[in-house]
Amino acid sequence: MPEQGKNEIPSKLEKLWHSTSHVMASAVKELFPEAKLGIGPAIKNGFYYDFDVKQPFTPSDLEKIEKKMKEIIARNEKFERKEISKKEALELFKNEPYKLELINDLGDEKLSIYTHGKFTDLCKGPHIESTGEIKAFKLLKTAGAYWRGSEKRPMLQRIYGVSFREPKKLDEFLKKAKEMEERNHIKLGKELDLFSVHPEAPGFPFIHGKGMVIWREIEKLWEEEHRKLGYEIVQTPMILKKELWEKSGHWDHYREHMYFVEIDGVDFAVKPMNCPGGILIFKEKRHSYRDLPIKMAELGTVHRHEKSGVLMGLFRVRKFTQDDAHIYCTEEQLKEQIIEVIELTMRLYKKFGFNEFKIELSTKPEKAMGSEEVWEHATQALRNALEDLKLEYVVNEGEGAFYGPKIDFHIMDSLEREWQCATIQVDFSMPEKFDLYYISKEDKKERPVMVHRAILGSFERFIGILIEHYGGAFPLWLSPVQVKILNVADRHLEYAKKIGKKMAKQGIRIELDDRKESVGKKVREAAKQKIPFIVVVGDEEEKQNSITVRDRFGKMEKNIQVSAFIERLKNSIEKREN
RNA sequence: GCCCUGGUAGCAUAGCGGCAAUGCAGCAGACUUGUAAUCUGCAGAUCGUGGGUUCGAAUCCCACCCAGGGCUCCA
Repeated sequence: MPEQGKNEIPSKLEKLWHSTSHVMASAVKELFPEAKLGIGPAIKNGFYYDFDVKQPFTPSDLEKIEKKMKEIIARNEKFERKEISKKEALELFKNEPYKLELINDLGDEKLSIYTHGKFTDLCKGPHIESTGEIKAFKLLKTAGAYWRGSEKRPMLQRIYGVSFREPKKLDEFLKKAKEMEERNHIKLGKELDLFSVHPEAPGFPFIHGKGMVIWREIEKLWEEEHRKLGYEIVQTPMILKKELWEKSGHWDHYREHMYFVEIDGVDFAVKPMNCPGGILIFKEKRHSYRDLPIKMAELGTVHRHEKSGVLMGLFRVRKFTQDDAHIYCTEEQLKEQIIEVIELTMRLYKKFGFNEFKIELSTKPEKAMGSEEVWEHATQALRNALEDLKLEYVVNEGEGAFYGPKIDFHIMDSLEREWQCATIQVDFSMPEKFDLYYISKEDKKERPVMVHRAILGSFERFIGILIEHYGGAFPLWLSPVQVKILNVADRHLEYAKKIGKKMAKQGIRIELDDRKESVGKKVREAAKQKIPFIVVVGDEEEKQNSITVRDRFGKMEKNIQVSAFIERLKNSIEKREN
């Protein structure tokens, strides 16, 4: 199912989708007259409509609704707009409690209604001319959804659907949805033996050997890039005393997401964030202005209690490892530090074939700490950094954290889905709370600016994104198994082992399939594992002291020299080619 | 947390009141194989957990656990 993100709706289809939702509502009303109407907007990938019904819709209900909708479309009913007063609206929708609530919330201005056939809905429009414009549609799924998204309000039954002006487009849409299903990281994670989840630890995934290969490769790249920029890499404890969390403010504001333990009658908390620990390292010494900026990175494993219903594979978990770093610098250094982080972010993303980003700058919210002036300066530094780099970005006014402005990065994967990963946040709060300072040129105590930043976000989630982005076919440098060696018959086993050893010695990750199975079967299984190269050795290769290589796309190269092949692989791995 | 759907052998599924089934994987044997499934046989399951209804429950009911899809992209 294409992801329901908060993207803009393709404007060409918005009207059609919205109108289809009206058609669906009219079909539901015909079939279930007692259903009360919620709302029915167009969304990123289609539309939905919420209904209050006694019995949730079943799949066979959806079929009936689809059938009814086809009749309505065949009748080619016109959509007609009419403006009415609030009083008229209240009368017209007197049996629709949710509509009444909306009407009352909309103030005293004129309201508009749309009618097709016998069905009328409160709606600002616009709509298509008539129902016949809907050439293809499908109801996709049902789901419970709270009225106005509030857990305190009634749970309505939502039906999602999609529609198009050409039947061909619907086929394409369904094909893409299937492709996404195929790439689902939970499915691939199981098939490729990358990770697993167990009832014994809900929300805490187990990373298998093959998954850890990917993890470690990312970690190596991450460390290299950070060392180059002069980051020090630290590690802070997993469990820290409750007092620390009281001081940091997490106790007041984040408690319900934290895990606690009592040891010898003393309360400890499992860290949900790395910053307080990092700050203790900063405070260990006096710092001169000459030491700044101080850049401290940590692959910090954090635990956060998430509601059971939101957990999902590697995407939403209760334990994850952040590629965290904290930068302590002066206000003057802020801009160049931000530029450095942005450049690092883009450099890292490109290694994984993410070449398109969306950048968002979030500014001061209503409830915020720190003076107007400090905010202005920091926000300007972020803005200038983006502009110096000639990057396009959107501004989310008032969407920043209470403790400072931030920049977020969204990456676009191979299926054009967006993922928020990197975040760069200025923090005025922590330096205050922990009384951080450095000694200035004038021998005075000064507050440093603190920047929190994560680039990949969480290793778990990032690996999940990579699995879907590559569809499990990782580039050579990330592949858990880079070469699978197959011997044709038993008599080639010794030679196969010799070749394998030679490759392994050079750091190539190999596996040998020495089962007494047909070559066809061994190839099939290696191919299903999406292994980049399959090496086959038989009589011919042994005679020539060579190998035959088949790549992931089925391209075969006969009788090539082992050493030449190893060189080629090493070259690609070193460059981390995509 | 709430709503919906689901949980049957290592994996994928069928069965939906009356003997738990099929494919893959596993094991044993035969075949010694040349680029996406060689053949035969064997073994493997307290049907998520606990309770209830029934002569009889994988199947119906209740509770719980776990997973997946959703839970203001506002008339």
